[in-house]
Amino acid sequence: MDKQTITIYDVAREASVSMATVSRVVNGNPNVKPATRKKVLEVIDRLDYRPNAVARGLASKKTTTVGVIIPDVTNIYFSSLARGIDDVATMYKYNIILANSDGNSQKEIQVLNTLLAKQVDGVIFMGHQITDSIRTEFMRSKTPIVLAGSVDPDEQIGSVNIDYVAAIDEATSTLIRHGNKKIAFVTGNLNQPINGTYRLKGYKKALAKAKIPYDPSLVFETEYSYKAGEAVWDRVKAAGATAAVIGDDELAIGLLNGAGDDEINIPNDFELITSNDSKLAEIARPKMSSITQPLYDIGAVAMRLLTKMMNKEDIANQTILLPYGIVERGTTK
Amino acid sequence: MDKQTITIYDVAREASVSMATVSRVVNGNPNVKPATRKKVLEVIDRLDYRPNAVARGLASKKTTTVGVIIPDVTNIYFSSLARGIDDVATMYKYNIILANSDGNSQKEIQVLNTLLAKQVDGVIFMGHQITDSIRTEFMRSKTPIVLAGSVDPDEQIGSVNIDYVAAIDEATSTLIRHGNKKIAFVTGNLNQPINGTYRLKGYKKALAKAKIPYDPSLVFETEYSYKAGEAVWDRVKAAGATAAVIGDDELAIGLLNGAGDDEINIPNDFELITSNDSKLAEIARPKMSSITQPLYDIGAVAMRLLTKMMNKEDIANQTILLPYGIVERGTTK
DNA sequence: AAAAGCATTTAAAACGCTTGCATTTTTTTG
DNA sequence: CAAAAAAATGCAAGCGTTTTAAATGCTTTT
Repeated sequence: MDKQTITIYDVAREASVSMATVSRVVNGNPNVKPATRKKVLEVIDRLDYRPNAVARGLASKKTTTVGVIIPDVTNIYFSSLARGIDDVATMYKYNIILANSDGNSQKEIQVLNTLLAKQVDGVIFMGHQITDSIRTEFMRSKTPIVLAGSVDPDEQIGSVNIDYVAAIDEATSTLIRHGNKKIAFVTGNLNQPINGTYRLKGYKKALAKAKIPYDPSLVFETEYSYKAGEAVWDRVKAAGATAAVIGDDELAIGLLNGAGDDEINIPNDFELITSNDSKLAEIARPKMSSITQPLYDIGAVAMRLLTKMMNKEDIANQTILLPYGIVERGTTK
Repeated sequence: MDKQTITIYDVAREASVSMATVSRVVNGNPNVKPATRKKVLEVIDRLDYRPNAVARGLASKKTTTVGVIIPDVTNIYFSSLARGIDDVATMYKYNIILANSDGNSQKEIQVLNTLLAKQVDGVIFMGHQITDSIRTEFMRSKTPIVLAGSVDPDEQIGSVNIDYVAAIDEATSTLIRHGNKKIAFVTGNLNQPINGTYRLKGYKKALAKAKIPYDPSLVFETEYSYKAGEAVWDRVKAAGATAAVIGDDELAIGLLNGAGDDEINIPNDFELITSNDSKLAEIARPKMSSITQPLYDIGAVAMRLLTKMMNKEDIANQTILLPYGIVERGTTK
């Protein structure tokens, strides 16, 4: 009553050829006489044979599976990247093992290790920061790794991002051009390079160009969540800001609604620009002005880069920056 | 220069025991003398040995991975389920292979087959409907399968859902109680049982109880998307409806914004209740009244059910209905 | 008609681990 | 203390493929 499986051996017997030949036709190896191929194919069809990918993986040392470490699938920013990853993975005949890490360094390491144990051919990592411990794990393994939407200041690891410095600079400058002097910068943990290093730098750069002194009390560090956005509004208001550049869409929509519920007229009394242009930006009322980034493509390009690495092709540049833009919608004048 | 891997054999040699013993300690088999266990563990640690999960899978016929077929990770409804799935999968030491199907029957079958080829120990299927072709594939395989947030009218396959009939009945009744006579029912493809069979039945039931005649022109069939929601507003308005029950949150928020952009006062001039109570419901302005469903738990329970099946435990009831509720927020009076 | 050259095909050795069974060692028992 | 029972360990046969070296057929040459 056991699941009785058809193996390559059964096919070989029925077709009166050797396993090797069956293996060749299954793998599309051209060194097979057309007549033989046809015969084998017929048997495969008749027996409904499906090659066992695990055995294949053991013999060939390739699993056609890549690991994807993601902070949280539920976050639209990351799930958009994930979709791009999966689509090109599928295109190249790979499957993805998806693992949520909650951005927790402990879990990331643990998950990475189980992925490596499962012999994934490569891994795509999304995370808020590359801690030393995870970097050590990366380096220790020979398995190709690329970062998607996640920066590594050292640029030791392949990665796909946008130019966060320039993007935030441009967003901030837009707000300045609209006449704002006191612009809040609201984002996630400043210990994370994307915030503390890149985005903050862009923010300061824009201020400097406009000769506006940098005021640390206008920098708000909070978590990426809707609730946090609502909560931070009072502080932003208290600081006297007339506009804000925000590092995350959920956070931004929280702040936007917080302000709205506080009877603030947006954009007339307060302007804001968010960072990711996810679905949320258009769902909000008013629709949010935003830095635009090709989320899907970041994932797609990261996966494409990974395929090249897995294929041992040499790659010109493993630190890829995709173009960004700015859309002005209802939250800017 | 090849990735030189440490195998169980190396460990056995270094610890001067047999492979079998090493295998036993790795798998926590109790039939090992503590002293031996300690010795082996030390060598494992020293050599930094990591068991090869592929070889393990081949030998044991268990891969500790499950396949998850999802229409689109980018959809908050499904990604919420996925998160629940992954969390309990992790809890039970499984990993998930996540594959997007776009709800396309062709792709579903194709993906299911590659998952089976990869010898997953089970699969969780999310989809808008169980077509005959996919059901055939399900039945053909001995691999346990459970549906999450997806109905199969035949109840042949394990599944976890809420009682959609009762939920929509209650939502519609709420609107009726508020004095509405012309209530639109806006949802996805009516060929899908969840819409055409369950939800529609609930809608009709509520009308019947209130002795309101069923009017097919108040039923709107569209796709689950924000744009579709915006687009359908004009039709809903033209039909003279004063309220709507909506089958999907993105769709609902689209309709809500469509009405809002049309200067309709919600909830005074138009009421609506949506179905999934995802993050979007609270993000919308006004916040949306909704059927509440434990999205995360649906995924979690589905995965738990699957672990039982994979474990060959017998299960009392494989068609599980989780409790739902109704929250009234800003889109109802 | 034998030799050469190719195109096909086969045999069998991995791949790294689990597991049933046999064997050895240790503990218990009378 | 010997015998019986229990515990620990080792042996070796798989698991279902891929892959390399070797063998076999066919054609073509000469």
